[in-house]
Amino acid sequence: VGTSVASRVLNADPTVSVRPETRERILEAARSLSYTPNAFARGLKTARTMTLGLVLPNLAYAVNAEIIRGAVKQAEREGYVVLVADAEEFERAGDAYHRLLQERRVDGMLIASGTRGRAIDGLTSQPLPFVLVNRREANVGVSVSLDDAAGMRLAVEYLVGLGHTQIAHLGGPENVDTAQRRLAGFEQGMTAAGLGVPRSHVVHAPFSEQGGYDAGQRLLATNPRPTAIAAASLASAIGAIAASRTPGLTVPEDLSVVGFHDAPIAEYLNPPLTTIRMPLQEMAEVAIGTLVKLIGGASVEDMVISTPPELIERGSASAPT
Amino acid sequence: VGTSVASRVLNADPTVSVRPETRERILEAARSLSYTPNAFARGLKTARTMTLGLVLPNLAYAVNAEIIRGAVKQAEREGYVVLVADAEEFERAGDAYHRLLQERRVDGMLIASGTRGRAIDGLTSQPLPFVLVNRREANVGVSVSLDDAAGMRLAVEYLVGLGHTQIAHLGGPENVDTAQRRLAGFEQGMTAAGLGVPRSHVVHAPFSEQGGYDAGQRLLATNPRPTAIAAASLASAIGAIAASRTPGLTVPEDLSVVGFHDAPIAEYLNPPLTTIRMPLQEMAEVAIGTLVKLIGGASVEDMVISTPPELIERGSASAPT
DNA sequence: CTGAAAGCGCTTACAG
DNA sequence: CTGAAAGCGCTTACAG
Repeated sequence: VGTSVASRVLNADPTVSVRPETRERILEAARSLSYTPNAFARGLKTARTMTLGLVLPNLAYAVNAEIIRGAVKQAEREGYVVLVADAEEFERAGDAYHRLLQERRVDGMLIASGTRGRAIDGLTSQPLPFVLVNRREANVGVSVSLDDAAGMRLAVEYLVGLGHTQIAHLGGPENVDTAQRRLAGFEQGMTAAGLGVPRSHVVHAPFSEQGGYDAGQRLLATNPRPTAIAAASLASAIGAIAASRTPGLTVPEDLSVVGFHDAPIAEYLNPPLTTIRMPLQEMAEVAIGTLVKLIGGASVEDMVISTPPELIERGSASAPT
Repeated sequence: VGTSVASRVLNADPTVSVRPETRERILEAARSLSYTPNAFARGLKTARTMTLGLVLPNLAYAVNAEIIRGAVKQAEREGYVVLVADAEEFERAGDAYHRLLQERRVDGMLIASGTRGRAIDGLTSQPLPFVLVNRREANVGVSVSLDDAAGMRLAVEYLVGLGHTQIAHLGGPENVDTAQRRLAGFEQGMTAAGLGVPRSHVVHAPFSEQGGYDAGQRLLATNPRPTAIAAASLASAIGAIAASRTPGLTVPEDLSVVGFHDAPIAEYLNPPLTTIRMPLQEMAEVAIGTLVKLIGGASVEDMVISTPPELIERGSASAPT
């Protein structure tokens, strides 16, 4: 029972020709010893690690938890295992960065963090396949993202349909591309409705409760005060609602708020949060699929997940009174 | 410039003796070529992959996001990289399971999911070091966990201090060990205060908003109705508060609620949620440290993080009226 | 149809 | 002080 035939049989090499008898003996032996090939030895020989790297910004954002979940699931289906790195660490000293890229621990990378940092620089200067998830920018590799603009347009259309005309945008960080697209969607929606937007009704804030709270306060201090807010995240929508309580406003009677992205908690808030559900998990899965194709040598293109966003109507928006 | 001396110099082998001159030449060459050793080749030779596996249950729980965060951070400090697996997948077909364990992709495992499943079975039948995080059970390996009982006692003491006597426990799933310890802490606190607990005032529910909502409804239908609820999670506390709105109860006037674990969102809820902050990140870091020691051959013991839990007083609990 | 041999990129006794 | 050699566990032309 030569080791070479064994290897070929176990890997189902199509070019091998063995007697059914020999094959059976090999399979049986492998089974009884519960043989599993050593991944490192195999990786060394084949130069395929069957490992994917996933660089994530702050895991505290629910969005990222969804991405990691979808990525791990899909990677598994494709036969890959996933290594995670925290973007903060990754950017900083770059020790994990070295590990993943230079040490050849991965066949490719999925980047969910910003495109401006060292991660991308290192990547582009190297022949390692990578794809950006939930991130899109010209000339920095393949990206798989959501139709953020469509999602935000949906929010605006809904608010307009309710009768609002003073609609503000609680946007994300100015330099984050998803935030930019949501803002664009907001402007598209307002323009399509023939509505103007005073500059003071568009604010930028981190995707966090605190960020939403601070920005919400600014928005509510404007004159005229908006009767509705289309927020660029779930967390900032929650923060804005909290901000509205200080001046004694009630949601949705005095102020309608629509969030962006959905999570179980939205339904249990007071009031329950009306929000835009985006196909996040699908995005992560497609991103992994795209990365695997890229590794396989296929040429792939930027991709925007076309599954339409959905407005989940709950209690935080109503007709203006 | 022999490859062997080079290897020894670059790895700072203490037994090597080279002329400073040679050493300098090697270092310089490595630098200019930006040489990084291939992890797989090294792993194959040394039988150390410098990779740790992390098996997580549902990432949707914020608790797990904190664990993964702390784990990745600490692993990095110790020179390790981390591979994540979804517990659901892991338990089911066990394909990822094979990958991680049998293929020798990892030097050790951190298990944050239940101890009853296949994961543990496979682990104990194998010589691979592993430690359980936020999980504790007799005779299933080393575990690093929090003092859940102390945390829950703190919640009870606070409620008792406020003047409550009808305090209910919105517990976690009956078969989850963290939930069991929180329940024990609840009982200890009540006993210490000389308070009795009707059976109907202790309910079990999933650690989710929905679970808390359902269980909250049951609790509020009891007679006498509790004036306070000590919940075993943040999500279920939020669900319980939502449930209290249906019968028209107001928190905290009609019902005080204390959650377990803290997250930024708690502060922005209506009312802001009073909760017990537990040292989650520290737990994850210590768990990684423990695992690394175990891999190093040290004998380690179960560990309960002793950093005291903290009660974060916000607006969801007050004196009974 | 089957096996001996080379080699993936390292580390580490061992010999000069 | 330095280098040649073996070997980690695989896969894969190549020769019988």
